[in-house]
Amino acid sequence: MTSTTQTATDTRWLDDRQQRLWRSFLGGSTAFFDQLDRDLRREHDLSMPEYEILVRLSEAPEWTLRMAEVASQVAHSRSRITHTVSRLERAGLVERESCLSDGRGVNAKLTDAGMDRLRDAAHTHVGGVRRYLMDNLTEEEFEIIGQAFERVRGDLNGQGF
Amino acid sequence: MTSTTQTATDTRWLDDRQQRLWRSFLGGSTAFFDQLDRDLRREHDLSMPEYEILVRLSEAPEWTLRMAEVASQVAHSRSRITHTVSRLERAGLVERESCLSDGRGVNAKLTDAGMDRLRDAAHTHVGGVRRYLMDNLTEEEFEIIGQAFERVRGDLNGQGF
DNA sequence: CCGCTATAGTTGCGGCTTCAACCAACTGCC
DNA sequence: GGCAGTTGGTTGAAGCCGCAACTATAGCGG
Repeated sequence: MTSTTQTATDTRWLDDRQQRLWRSFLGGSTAFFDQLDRDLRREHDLSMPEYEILVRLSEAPEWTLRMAEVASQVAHSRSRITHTVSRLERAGLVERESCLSDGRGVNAKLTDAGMDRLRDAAHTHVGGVRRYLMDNLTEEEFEIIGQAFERVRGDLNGQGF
Repeated sequence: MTSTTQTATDTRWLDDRQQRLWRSFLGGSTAFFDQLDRDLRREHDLSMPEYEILVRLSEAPEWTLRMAEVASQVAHSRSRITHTVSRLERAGLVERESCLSDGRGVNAKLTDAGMDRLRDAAHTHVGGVRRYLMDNLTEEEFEIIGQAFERVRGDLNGQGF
């Protein structure tokens, strides 16, 4: 036990192998997410964050969700959701309505136009996720990656926040 | 063979399990990268992209790299590198000098102040990568993730365009 | 019922990124 | 040697995001 003691300020640096792996993940995921976003913008005039919000709304009863609920589902700040929903509203894809049960609350509701746009964009998006990501992974790898980041997210939401 | 035929415009949707895994990865990596960025800004007044550039320069001979080389190493657009290096230059962490062997070229060079800042920030950054990511993963998982995204990146740089 | 604190959401500003347009220098080819 | 196309890099505008400050409502204890 004695030799493994570390003070809080010591840093466990990465060895060469870990460096390579970390940078591969960083570079690969960066390139991947950028590409998804570009495709969506070019073909459907939607950003990834905008698309994600439309997806969550489309799955909710009445196509409606509280702002805070949207925020927590897509893992974005409340402020960001406000900004993004405002843009979507300006584009006519989403509507805001005040929440009956809570005077502070605001509901975001998908419009028909929003649903139409989402249906189109989904082809591009899912196609990209498959081509760029899943088609380069085995089933097992994909499973491992999903499970791993589930833990990462749980950890950050738990003690992290 | 007959029943598996697909036209180019058909979309292979994700089943429920794939959806869950994909969203876990998306949400987890989003939360993770956001946290890394926040930590760096709060404690060292550096963004992740800025930090990444400092790292690459610090590893180059003469602490110097061509702009395009920086861009390709960190997987960012040239324009983005121009902007980010300009900010770093304004902060005195990097200097620009014109490239002797190619009249179009511009070298970015780390300054002593830049190296000092990088040394401080590295503790925060690596600590975050370990705590938020690696400590939640087994060795095998980390290896798999690194290798997988190496392929993803290669694929995007290759046939991508 | 009052006041205190916590929560929901918005706002404005400043910083970061993208895109398209642009200039300049290199390359190859006739 | 000069023109055509390519590559390296920058620029400015517009969009996107984070942060801190703010308003308003909810909930709770006295």
